[in-house]
Amino acid sequence: MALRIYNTMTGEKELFVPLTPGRVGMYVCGVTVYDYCHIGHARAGIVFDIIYRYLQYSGYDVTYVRNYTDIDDKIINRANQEGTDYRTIADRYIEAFDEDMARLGLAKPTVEPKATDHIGGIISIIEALVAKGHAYLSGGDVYYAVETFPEYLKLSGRNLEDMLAGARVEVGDKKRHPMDFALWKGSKPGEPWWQSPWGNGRPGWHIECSAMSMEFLGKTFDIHGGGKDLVFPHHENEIAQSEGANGCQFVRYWVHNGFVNINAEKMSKSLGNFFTIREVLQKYDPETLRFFILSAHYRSPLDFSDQNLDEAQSGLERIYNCLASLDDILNGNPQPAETALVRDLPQVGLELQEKVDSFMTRFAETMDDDFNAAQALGVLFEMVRATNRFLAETEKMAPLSLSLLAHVRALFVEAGGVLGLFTTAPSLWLERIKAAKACQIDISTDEIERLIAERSAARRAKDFRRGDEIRDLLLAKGILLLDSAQGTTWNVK
RNA sequence: GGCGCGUUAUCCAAGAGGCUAGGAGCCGGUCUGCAAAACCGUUAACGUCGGUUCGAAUCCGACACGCGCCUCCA
Repeated sequence: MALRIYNTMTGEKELFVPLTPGRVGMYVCGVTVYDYCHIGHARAGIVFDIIYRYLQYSGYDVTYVRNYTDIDDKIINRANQEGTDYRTIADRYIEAFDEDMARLGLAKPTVEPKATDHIGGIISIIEALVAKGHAYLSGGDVYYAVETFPEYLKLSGRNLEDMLAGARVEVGDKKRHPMDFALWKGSKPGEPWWQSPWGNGRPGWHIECSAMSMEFLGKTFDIHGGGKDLVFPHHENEIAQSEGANGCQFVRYWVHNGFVNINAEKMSKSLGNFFTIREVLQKYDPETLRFFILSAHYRSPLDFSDQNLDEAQSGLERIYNCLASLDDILNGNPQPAETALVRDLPQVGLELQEKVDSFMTRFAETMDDDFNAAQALGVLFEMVRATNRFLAETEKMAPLSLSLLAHVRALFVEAGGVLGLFTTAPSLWLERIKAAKACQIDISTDEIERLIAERSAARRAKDFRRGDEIRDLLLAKGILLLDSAQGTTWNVK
């Protein structure tokens, strides 16, 4: 099997062949740091996180670049609103972004450059574009002349006439063609600025990504990612800039993730229907959110709702329950000596052994198929079921059984490492979920414990009516009682 | 108006011609004083109408509905 990636440029899944064998250069558009990130940003972050992890898992030496756009109209506007400077705003939200992504368990990219640290590179590219006739100076700004780049709009598969028919393009008097876009903007009073051959000013939005990708990955590199909404204009413009300046192919594989929807509508800042990552993490565990995001293919739309998050949590709990059972058994028994033959296993054991043997192959096959994490989760669940069956039907754990279970446990760690899941000890995770639910209950832990003690006494005295009364009372408060041989524990409904 | 995408059982969701996806739920069972939790088992689908094919959820065409981009946006 070999990795196949859906390339937006061709609209097809293509065999992935890196420019340099064994190495991958990947650039993903980060965020403009002017506010807290929402769930859409979380999805993009997690999608490219697992792509990054899987490429590494597949043996590639990956250089992953994800930028911060730290100079932009929105940042300046925000600074003006708050009566501060753009740097304060940018630094504040860079910090917030880092916190959010760390909580979501994203691996750190190889480089996280800031646009403002690459003004020199930006100016060089603009100079090259001007020299080649792709760009022109007009009223203190520098614009890209889209008509000089015949392949413009090749990524989104449109043409200039159709775009203009859309009639929502503002015709600026400084532009030769309405679709021309700014590479460099002359600074207005009070705005941050840098020196340039065209006077003091600041970079346009698109040019920074051309500059930073070239700096760290070269003129041509393997994978460029971002949200679907960046296809036009951002990525089209990057292509025009980079290929216009360098005269060679910019990106080999374009990868775009789908949106997060609310009630089947795109979640976005402009629509105002968004939830920030922080808000959601107050209610849901970060791994639940990750699991939810991975439960749909990265190019599909994903509908965000409490019900869907709850379902994701139930599914993840199922896996963690299985892992917790495995840990109990593995920790409670001596390390197996590993001698017996496979055929000594009972029938359920053979079934599990078969799942174990094929697991990583099947997992890799699904991930090789355009990073199909949703299907990979299906493979995981099949192993959960086989494991649970084995545990239920095996009374005495022979060394061979223990060795098999240890193998299962290791496979979950291996797959979890690619998906960014199961990073927490199962017992801790389950405890954490319980604690989070407990916060929403209006009865104290002490009171619950007191009632449980009273009920246990009643049950010992065979007073089951009183016992059931207490159980119903707690249930009304949303507390579930779990009786077992070891005693009674509780959980939140 | 231009370009593109989607429609899978109660819900979420994978699936690019023949091979049980998976999860949540329902129902049945194991366990239990009875329950619950957990676990096991089971259930059901491919928007509509045509076409291609021995065979279509999967390919082609039309229609309906939904969504996205065309303006800053992950």
